[in-house]
Amino acid sequence: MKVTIYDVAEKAGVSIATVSKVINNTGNMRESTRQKVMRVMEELNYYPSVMASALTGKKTQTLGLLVPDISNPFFSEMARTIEDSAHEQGMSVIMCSTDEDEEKEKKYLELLRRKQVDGFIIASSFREKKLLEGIKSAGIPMVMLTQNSGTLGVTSISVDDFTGGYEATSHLLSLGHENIVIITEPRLSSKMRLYGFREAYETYGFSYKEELVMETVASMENGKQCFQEIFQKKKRPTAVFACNDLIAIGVIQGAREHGLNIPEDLSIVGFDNTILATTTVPSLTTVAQPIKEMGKKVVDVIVDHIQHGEKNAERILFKPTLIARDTTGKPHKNG
Amino acid sequence: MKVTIYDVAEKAGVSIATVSKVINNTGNMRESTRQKVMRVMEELNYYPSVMASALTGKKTQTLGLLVPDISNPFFSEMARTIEDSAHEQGMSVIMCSTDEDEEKEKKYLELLRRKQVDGFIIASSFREKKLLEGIKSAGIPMVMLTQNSGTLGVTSISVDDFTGGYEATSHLLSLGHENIVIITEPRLSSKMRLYGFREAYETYGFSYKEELVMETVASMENGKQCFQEIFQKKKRPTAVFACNDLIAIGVIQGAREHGLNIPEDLSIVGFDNTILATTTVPSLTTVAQPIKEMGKKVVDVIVDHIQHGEKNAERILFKPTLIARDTTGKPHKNG
DNA sequence: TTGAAAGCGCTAACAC
DNA sequence: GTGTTAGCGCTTTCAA
Repeated sequence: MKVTIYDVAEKAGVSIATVSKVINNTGNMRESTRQKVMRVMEELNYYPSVMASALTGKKTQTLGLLVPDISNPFFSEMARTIEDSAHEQGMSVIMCSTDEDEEKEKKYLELLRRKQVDGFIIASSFREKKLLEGIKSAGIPMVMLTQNSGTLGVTSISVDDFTGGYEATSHLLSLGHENIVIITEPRLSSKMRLYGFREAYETYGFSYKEELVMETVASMENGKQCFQEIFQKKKRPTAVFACNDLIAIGVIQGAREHGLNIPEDLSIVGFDNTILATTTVPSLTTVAQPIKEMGKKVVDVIVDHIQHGEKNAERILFKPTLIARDTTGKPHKNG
Repeated sequence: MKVTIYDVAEKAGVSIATVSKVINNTGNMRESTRQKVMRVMEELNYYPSVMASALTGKKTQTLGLLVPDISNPFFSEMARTIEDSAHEQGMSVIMCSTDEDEEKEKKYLELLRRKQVDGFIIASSFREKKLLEGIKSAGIPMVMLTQNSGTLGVTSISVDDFTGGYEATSHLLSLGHENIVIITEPRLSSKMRLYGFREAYETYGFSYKEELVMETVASMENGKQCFQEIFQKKKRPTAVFACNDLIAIGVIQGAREHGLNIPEDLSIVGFDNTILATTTVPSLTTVAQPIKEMGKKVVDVIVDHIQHGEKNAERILFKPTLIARDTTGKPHKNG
């Protein structure tokens, strides 16, 4: 049925050890033997089993990627670069969308562990850090993406969220907005962005108030709903800073449905700079994360850990870039 | 180091066979033994190795998914539902973005084969059908997604592209457009949509001409470029039917940059109904594919093949739905 | 330069 | 009800 190393060995008239050597390019042998074996492998359409070789202590050449939602453009764009970089190293990636749900996080982590992935890329939140500790103490390489690892002590790759939040906010403040709402997500990165928001607010001499902060899970629908709330506030804000593009887009849609003009009646800043930011009209002012570089870096790091063992945990921060487009402007005098 | 079935057996004071039985819920045994083994597995943090069990003839519980580009919202939305359905069945999915590149298709197919995935979901084009024949003749389950399998004889899941193309086009024709350009992709699905386009064109009594057809690879950038070409045509078309949303959005952007009003100066219809269709302004008239149902169906089918063997190849067509939004309207008299 | 054989972690008869 | 054992397909000493 399935062709194995034995079939190849037999047909080539050598031992399986020899075949194994040509597969892995190890040991020495007569060039003619190597050629012959190669030829037979071709003829027989032989594909060495990764399973079997993994069982003997080799790697599975597989990475586990846990993201909140692969259909969120931010993560799908990230996944794409991760996938490409991984494939360059001969590794494939198993994707898992957790919805930031603790049950799923646990389940997928276990599943991937049973599949002996060589390493984990964690972009989901894992409020329950114990789950991650298990894999850390098992010595399986792991790196955090778009968030730092807190007390866990593994290397993390993210954008400088504090600065990103600061820049988004001061862009708005410098345009003259004084009543800005921030919509956060229940993630660590949002927390840092919120601190940046606060810092900017106070730097500009305004007093930061709790009531400026809203929280929701990333989706367009939820963004729309946030707009509703904002719309009903007594003292209506003139600007909103959404912690990601998806939410920002939802706010825009909500605003349009209520007949507001953007940015005249409401300025909006997003975060991520996904494809959505450029396709919406007016195009979205947002804080760009260097998705491609981050994706590439994260596999470089994990592959390095896999091959050369865990290094000291680093915290790698990428620089966010404010991209001013058309959803931000000066507030109306009577805003 | 790694805890194995032996460690569990030893600590529980039973044989590995017994442990294996509790893992797989097979055979009978005293309830107390089962309990004890379970407890020890917990204590030891034991994760049965999928590798090892796969080696003994069991499945790997892994699906291979080949798409052109996971960062295209159509495919990322599809991937999400596939992933969810697969996880419900205890399977995970390895994603591969081929860019419709033959080299990559070949490489990823081999890699996945070496990893002994239980089945393939093929949404990439595979112009070189020989590649797929290999896996078919190896008896590995496979199903085509968003395209039918041609002479390959495997079951396929797609939308009724012909009808979709027909409806998109007659929507435009019935609005009074007479000079419509279609932008296709180099994929089989586009070919069917083109036939639908042609059929509609002729049904309405107009003569279809080759020069109405453009072809490009799906991306916003390419959509923009197509607009350039359209813009320069002597007899400027009043409408375009793009074979997917990404391209359609590109056309919209191109048109806006040239100061055209949509739909007054140019009507546009897309295909897929991804998130992009709702976030753009004006919102995109497009032909919806039931992404969720298709994704669910495709894993149902593949799982069934894996478990009960290949059935007769079916061709499963889902119904496309034209969603008229704001990028289509009557043509200008002097269009 | 090549091969024999032990072992990776598990499953599935088949004994006891 | 429970254990023994022969593989699964491969890698890797160690001998020859």
